[in-house]
Amino acid sequence: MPRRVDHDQRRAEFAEAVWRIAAERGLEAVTMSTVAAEAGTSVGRIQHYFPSKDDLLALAAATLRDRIDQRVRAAIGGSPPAPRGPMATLRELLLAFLPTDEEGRVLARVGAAFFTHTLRHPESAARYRRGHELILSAVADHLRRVRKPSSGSDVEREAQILVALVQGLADQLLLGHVTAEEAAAILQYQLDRVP
Amino acid sequence: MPRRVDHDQRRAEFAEAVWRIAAERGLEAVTMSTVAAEAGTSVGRIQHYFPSKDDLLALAAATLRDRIDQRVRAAIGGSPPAPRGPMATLRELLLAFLPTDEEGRVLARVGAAFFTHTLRHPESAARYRRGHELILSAVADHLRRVRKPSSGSDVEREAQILVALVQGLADQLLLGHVTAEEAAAILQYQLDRVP
DNA sequence: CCTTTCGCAATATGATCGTATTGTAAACGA
DNA sequence: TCGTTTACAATACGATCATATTGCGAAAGG
Repeated sequence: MPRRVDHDQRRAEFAEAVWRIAAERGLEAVTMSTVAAEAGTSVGRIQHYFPSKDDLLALAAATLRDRIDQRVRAAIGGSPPAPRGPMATLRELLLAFLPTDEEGRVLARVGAAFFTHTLRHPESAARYRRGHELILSAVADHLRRVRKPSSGSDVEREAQILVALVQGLADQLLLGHVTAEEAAAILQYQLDRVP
Repeated sequence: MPRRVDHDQRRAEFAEAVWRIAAERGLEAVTMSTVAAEAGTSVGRIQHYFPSKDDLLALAAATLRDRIDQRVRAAIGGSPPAPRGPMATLRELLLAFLPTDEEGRVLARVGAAFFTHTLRHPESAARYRRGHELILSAVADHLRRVRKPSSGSDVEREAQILVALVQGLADQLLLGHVTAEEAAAILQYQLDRVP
């Protein structure tokens, strides 16, 4: 045999190439040859690690979910171990879904690319459903630490509003309808009346 | 010459066929032959009315903007000439953006299909930007009739929140993350605290 | 009437797609 | 060392894409 190779790592490399193309030129520009060119190798090598293009796209989609998860976790955990107040943490959690930095923009563009694809594949929509529920419950948990007790507000509804608001703002950011600063200010306005 | 034909009407027919395919199977399923099959004619006939596929897609995209405009106008104007209160009108205006009925779902699915396309064509994004501003000012106008005067609330911010919220809810509806009733209830919750 | 022009269909063309097949160098087990 | 297995490259293949070309019946104008 030739040198043994870490298959998972190789697969991840190709998934990365898919990402770069999908973010810049959309999913429709993701072909075997463009991925091979982006990864600097041959189509045959991709075929050696993925039985079909669909498997390659499936890994790229799974990577998307992982990356979003990491981004959210980093926002909550706080890379500087600064223990902030619960309201600041909640704000960071919600800001993590806005494509304000380059990483966020890539995530959002790839997410948008997979959005319509998901509409026609309900079985893969189930995976995103789970992620959506996790997000909702995380926001609700943080909300509970923020709002004044005995306030008549419905935490679940507040969480649903905040999550939908952030997703709508993400779309507007991608389209350039608002700036990152405006989006953050809009979110802040809604957060200010939460209690 | 053979019988003279209304070119605009013919073009509209093909754009309709594009719509049906895009809504059911996505933009990537829109090809010259699928459109011809959907319209029940030949590829040659489409070519006779559109110099290229891009022109066909451009008309379909323009039709999207027109249809959204009509839908919003109908929601505000009220097909039953019932003169409702300003709050009911505002709610109808915002509900018009939610894909709760079949027409709305088609609009939203086609809109999603064109979304990523727009991300890579900034010159066409400008057209949607104008529509977004019109929506914002319409919501702000209706808000001004609803809120108590002398309230300290920022109407522009309120409008931005409501529009982003509705767009986020539209995404969630398409993905099946919420039902139409839940989305309406979430919107209502936010409307209830506007004054 | 008859020539021109429009409306449309059929087919040709070349590019590109995903995938299957084949070839080959490298390195391990026997 | 020799055959088998792994990692890849190269290329072949058939389908499908957008578009160009060609042909032809119908009808309006001279």
